[in-house]
Amino acid sequence: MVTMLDVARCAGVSKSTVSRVLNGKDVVREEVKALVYKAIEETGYRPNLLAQQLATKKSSMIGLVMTNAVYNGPFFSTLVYNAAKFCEAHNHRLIFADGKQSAEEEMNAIDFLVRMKCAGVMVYARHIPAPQLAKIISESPVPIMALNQRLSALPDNAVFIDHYRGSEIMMDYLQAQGHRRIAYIRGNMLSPSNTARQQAWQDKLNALGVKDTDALLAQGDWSMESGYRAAQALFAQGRTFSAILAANDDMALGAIKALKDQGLAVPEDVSVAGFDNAKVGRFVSPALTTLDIPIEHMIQNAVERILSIKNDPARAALCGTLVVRESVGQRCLSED
Amino acid sequence: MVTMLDVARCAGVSKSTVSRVLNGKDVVREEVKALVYKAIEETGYRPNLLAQQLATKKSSMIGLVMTNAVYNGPFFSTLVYNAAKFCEAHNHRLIFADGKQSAEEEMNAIDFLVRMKCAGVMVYARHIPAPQLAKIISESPVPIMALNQRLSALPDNAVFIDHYRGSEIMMDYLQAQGHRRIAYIRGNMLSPSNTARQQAWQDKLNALGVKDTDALLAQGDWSMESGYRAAQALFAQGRTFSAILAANDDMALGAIKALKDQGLAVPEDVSVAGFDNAKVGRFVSPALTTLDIPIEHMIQNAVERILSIKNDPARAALCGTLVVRESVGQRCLSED
DNA sequence: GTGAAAGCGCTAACAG
DNA sequence: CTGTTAGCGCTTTCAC
Repeated sequence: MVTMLDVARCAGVSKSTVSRVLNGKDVVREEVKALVYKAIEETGYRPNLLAQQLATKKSSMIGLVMTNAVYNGPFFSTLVYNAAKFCEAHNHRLIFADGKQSAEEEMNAIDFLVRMKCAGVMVYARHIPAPQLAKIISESPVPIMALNQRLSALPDNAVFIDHYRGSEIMMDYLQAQGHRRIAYIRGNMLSPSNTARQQAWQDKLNALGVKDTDALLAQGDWSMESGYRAAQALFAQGRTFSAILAANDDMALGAIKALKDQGLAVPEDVSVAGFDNAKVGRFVSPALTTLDIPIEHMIQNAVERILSIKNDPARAALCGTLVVRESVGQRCLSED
Repeated sequence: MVTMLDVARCAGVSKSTVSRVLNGKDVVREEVKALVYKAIEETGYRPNLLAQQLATKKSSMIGLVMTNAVYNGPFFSTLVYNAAKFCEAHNHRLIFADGKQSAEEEMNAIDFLVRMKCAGVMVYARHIPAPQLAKIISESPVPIMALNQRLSALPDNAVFIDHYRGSEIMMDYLQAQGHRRIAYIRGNMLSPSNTARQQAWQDKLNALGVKDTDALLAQGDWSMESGYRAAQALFAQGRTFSAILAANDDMALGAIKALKDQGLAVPEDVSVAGFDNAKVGRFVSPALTTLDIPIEHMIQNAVERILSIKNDPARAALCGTLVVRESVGQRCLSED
């Protein structure tokens, strides 16, 4: 392991001088500079970032905690992709810790990142209850941003998308196509995204005067497989709906498959819609009608807030935009 | 920032004692231990990992470099998921650096990870040429494993899958179903996966005596969109094939869409197959016939090799297993 | 301009 | 069992 001292000796100068030419802060004579560069070359020296960060007390890393339950689905890659992109755009590195399957492990992951002296941490929490997360954030020496959830106690430490409004948009569209009895396949509990979407569905149905909404609700866990089974469960209770809204595209895809296996046509017999605007939605038949979620914008916000680059004054949450494709059809009223 | 010294003072002991109770290595009197724990509690002390790693010269991080071109597709999430899993299984953390779009950036990412003193680094290289990567690896102070590529110069620093053999398996299957003129949609250049798969396709076609194979080759870039366009390009030259083999599932999905848009039925008119065993393949219609790739095993190997946990003596590469679903159909010889 | 020395927060001998 | 003393590799005053 060649250190700065080795370089200094090799160049016949002091450690500080090497440090200076490396950081370009102070002025160093050109010929000495050359000497140092030559020594660096010869020794194959590479600065130790741990030591550097310890000495400067500043870090160029931003941490991301994500539960592996989220690893599937388009959300994950889009999120990581954008997180890395915006970090690097501001000369930071994304470092990633697995939140695994429990609140405790999520907290360990946060702790690791904080103790690694990250400049900030983004947390896509799946298990830590919001109040506890708020507590962790408020006690943290570095900025922590909660992703995709509201934090009423700490509104500035959370970036989120208005999933309630997004779901309303989708419900409005479905209704505009003539659908009234709309089934809903929910995601996992603990998910703020699902909670909001489901609530909007419920409220819309209530407003429409649809009764027995329980019979229109099925449980999924975000996976395609679960969407498939949820749709089957819906049949089991008799098909009393003309459309299915799934809490994400993966489950919508699963539901469509179940419908087809049942000999039903989409959207002729049953319409299906999802959320996320997964890439694959364009390439399946029928192409999936969905809601595009502005993840990129959310992440950008989180990163820039961590680095105090902008304190987005308008805290207006985005809600996504409707992507109309083929999986939702018109339903004539005479069908009633 | 509360340090170990603060804790020591608060507990009325020395720094080393605090260090001892924290690391549990040496023996400390129970009552002193209690004192220290109390002080830690009171001060809210959290050990600084940078300092710790600097002092011990050992790290519990394993780095992963991945180019963001790979971010899409099932490969990415599966790979990251498993990398994190196996790292944590051996008490290490996965840290991730973006290789972005060029060889230089990939090298920077490796450099960052090495200088962060990771215990080892895994590189899914997209741009660094193999010889150069081998050079980097051989000069590195920490173990570096190349993912998904052969390194003839450094066979022990690469884990890979036998994509040639995998492609052969798929071609054999296609032929067994009666297909002879099989088109191929290739992935990006620079990809060892594609190179091997394409070569097997070429060789099998040659062995079959199929001439003008150029007319059966279309260029994609791994994305669904590109698969769509590639299939269109194939038509443009006249449809002289009965099956399309795509270098991954995403492109296969795109191709199927293009076929359908052209009024063609899959697999009745044209059969389609891919590679990767993407989750969605089960849920589309027709369900996609594909090759399941043992990514998990590959990553496990990489991680365990980095940690010298096992030096897998049998360096036999896995090649994946065929997953027969619906997108490939029988072709009767009379069609000739 | 450049070097010496102190210090970042921690661990690891070495005494006692 | 516990405190003292050196470092780990780098940055950063402060003199010269």
